[in-house]
Amino acid sequence: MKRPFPPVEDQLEIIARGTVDLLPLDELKRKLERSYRTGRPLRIKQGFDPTAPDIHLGHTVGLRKLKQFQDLGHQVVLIIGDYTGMVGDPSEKSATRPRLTHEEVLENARTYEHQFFKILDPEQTEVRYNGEWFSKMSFAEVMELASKFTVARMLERDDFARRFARNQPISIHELFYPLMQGYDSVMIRSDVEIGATEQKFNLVTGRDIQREYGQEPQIVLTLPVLVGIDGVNRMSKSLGNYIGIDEPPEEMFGKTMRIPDEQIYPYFELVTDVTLEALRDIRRQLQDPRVNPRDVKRRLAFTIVRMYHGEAAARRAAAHFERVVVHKEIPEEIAEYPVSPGNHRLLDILVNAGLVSSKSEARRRIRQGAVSIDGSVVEDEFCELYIQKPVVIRAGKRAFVRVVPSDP
RNA sequence: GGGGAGGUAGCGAAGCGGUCAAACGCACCAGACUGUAAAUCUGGCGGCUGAUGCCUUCGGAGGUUCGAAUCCUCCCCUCCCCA
Repeated sequence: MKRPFPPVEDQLEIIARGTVDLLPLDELKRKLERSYRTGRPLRIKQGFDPTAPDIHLGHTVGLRKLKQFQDLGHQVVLIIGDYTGMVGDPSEKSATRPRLTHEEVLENARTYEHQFFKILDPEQTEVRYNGEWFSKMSFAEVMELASKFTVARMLERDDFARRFARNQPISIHELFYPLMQGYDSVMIRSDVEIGATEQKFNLVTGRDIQREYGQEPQIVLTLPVLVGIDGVNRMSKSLGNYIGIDEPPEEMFGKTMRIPDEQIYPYFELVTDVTLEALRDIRRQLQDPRVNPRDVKRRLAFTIVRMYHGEAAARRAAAHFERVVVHKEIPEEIAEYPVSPGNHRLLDILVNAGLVSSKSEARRRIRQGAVSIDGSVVEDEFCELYIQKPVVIRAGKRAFVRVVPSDP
């Protein structure tokens, strides 16, 4: 943080790239100028609810923006919402979320930190749990915080308004969520808070809360919401349409290849670090009817895997995809499942080796022709296998196991 | 506090004494097709069970009945109107 900041105009250009809202712009300019003059970095905040233990590509949109701030010399403050997580952000939700216990939240939070530092520089990152202040708050202080906002303003928020109009329940504690998030900003003296566009209300509320507590309001920076691999909903763990940054390379590659073609460009733009020229080139290719979008998508998948697992893993993942998905061959590396030599029912092997979730499921797959042994499809759902040498069993697109005889 | 409407599988939503493991849609899984994907088509979608069948599910606990998601009682939860 000793190194000088780049000129304000240059900083602004980088900060503005890919953002949806950046407001108020003139206040940001003033903050940057002051920081430039005094040599004091801005404090850039983003909060995470540890409601699910995996950081996915959707989160990286914000994390990557934070990294850009770090590269400019600013200080990042990550808030782990161990308290707000117990409330559950009502944003974009049509219903009250189930509340997690504090233990569950802390458990999830622990898995976060190493994932953050796959993107961020730990030296310029401060990680804070908001339980640090909320657990000590007295009821009088809670009342004071609550007195600084009105019900009417809270109900302006479109998701609350919608739920209210549809006669769906809204619990009082949910109304506290924006207040708590704003209070976080007060406690860490945030200069800029970043979040997805759906966070805008919360971020703006933070400004008001800060002002109420006598602080200079933070700048609000919003980023586009990344669509999940279903191509429809925002990427989220609970919708199951996510690509986690801790996932194995093959998985990451395969999931990326499953996104709809229309999402190729947004993904390049939001979750990779390709240059602006490269982006332009990608856009051109996607419009060119002679170019197979699959190849562009393959490049995307490769780029993403390389970011989190390195070049070699990306190559392996690409080869694996080519082999297993395109050519429908057996993968090079297959998990082994040892059994005692002799007779075994196929159903038992499928279940015990973890290829399917239940025997009923195993029967279904066999009936539907999804199960094969060494490449030949099984038709008899009750067939028995005499295991004396290794055989490869496949039970659907992505489930393989090599059954090997082994002495007990 | 009073009156009314509701709580059904991951979600939405039918059913209102047997033919209900529960229509239909979405999501999901498998297969076909393909340029990866999407779209489309076919099948599946509680568990156990070698056709048969059995067991656990319709907010919770009891009860009536040969038989209950469907009727009764109490309890929990949500919404609306009135106060």
